[in-house]
Amino acid sequence: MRIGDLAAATGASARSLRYYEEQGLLASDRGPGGQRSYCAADVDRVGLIRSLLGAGLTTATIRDVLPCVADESIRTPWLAARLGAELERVETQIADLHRTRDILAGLVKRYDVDQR
Amino acid sequence: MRIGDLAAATGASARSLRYYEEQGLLASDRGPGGQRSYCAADVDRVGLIRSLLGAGLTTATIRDVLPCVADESIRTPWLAARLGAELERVETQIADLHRTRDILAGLVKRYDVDQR
DNA sequence: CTAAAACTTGACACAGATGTGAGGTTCAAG
DNA sequence: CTTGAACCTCACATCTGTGTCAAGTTTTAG
Repeated sequence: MRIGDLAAATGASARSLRYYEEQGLLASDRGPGGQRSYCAADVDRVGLIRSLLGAGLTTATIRDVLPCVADESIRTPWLAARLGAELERVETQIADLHRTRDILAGLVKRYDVDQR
Repeated sequence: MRIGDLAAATGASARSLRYYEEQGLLASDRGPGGQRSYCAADVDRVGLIRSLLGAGLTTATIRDVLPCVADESIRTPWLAARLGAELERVETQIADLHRTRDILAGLVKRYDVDQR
């Protein structure tokens, strides 16, 4: 699987995939000509990376957190704390978003009512 | 209420408050010496601005959406569509975050179990 | 073998909210 | 009146993921 295939399979641009590699989030084998080669599992990995990025984790954080998916032995107390902290951050963010959603929904609803 | 007071009351930096004003999100009276003066209601307004920013709305969008809180007559079909679009975006974001949260929570939980 | 498509590295650009510093003015307290 | 804190404007810096362009190499199809 070459970079273009992985890009097509995941929705990430080739540029982003190279960036993930540069940041240590994604590994690739190199063919004889130096071109990147990926395995099928990397599709899921990229999906996970994008999920976490979308949740506001930074590449540095993801780099710290991702290995424990692949290699269970890497999990240390430090990593557990890190995961916990990120989880808490995401939950706070969800709560904030719910509040914002209610604000927006209230506005939309009020508008609809006025239209009748 | 001067800018420092509003900053303290809202958690936003004075820099941010000036930026909000520059972007047309926040108004201020100016004293004789040119210094900004805010009313109590601005505390809530800044809170709302920060909520919306936190939800990923851009200042330009907030500028379009905010007036309908203050002035109900400004609500137009265009604005309704805008609000609806943002609402949808936020709901999608919430769904994505839930997925991510579950991923993180799963990792944390697995770690906890292993520790016992 | 050849041309086109896909890939490589490297560098620069952007967006958006905020930080930061300079240099100057105003306010509040002694 | 003086001094220090708070404020003013203006401008440049920062961070992070991604877009994009350039110049060159590899792969693939005909």
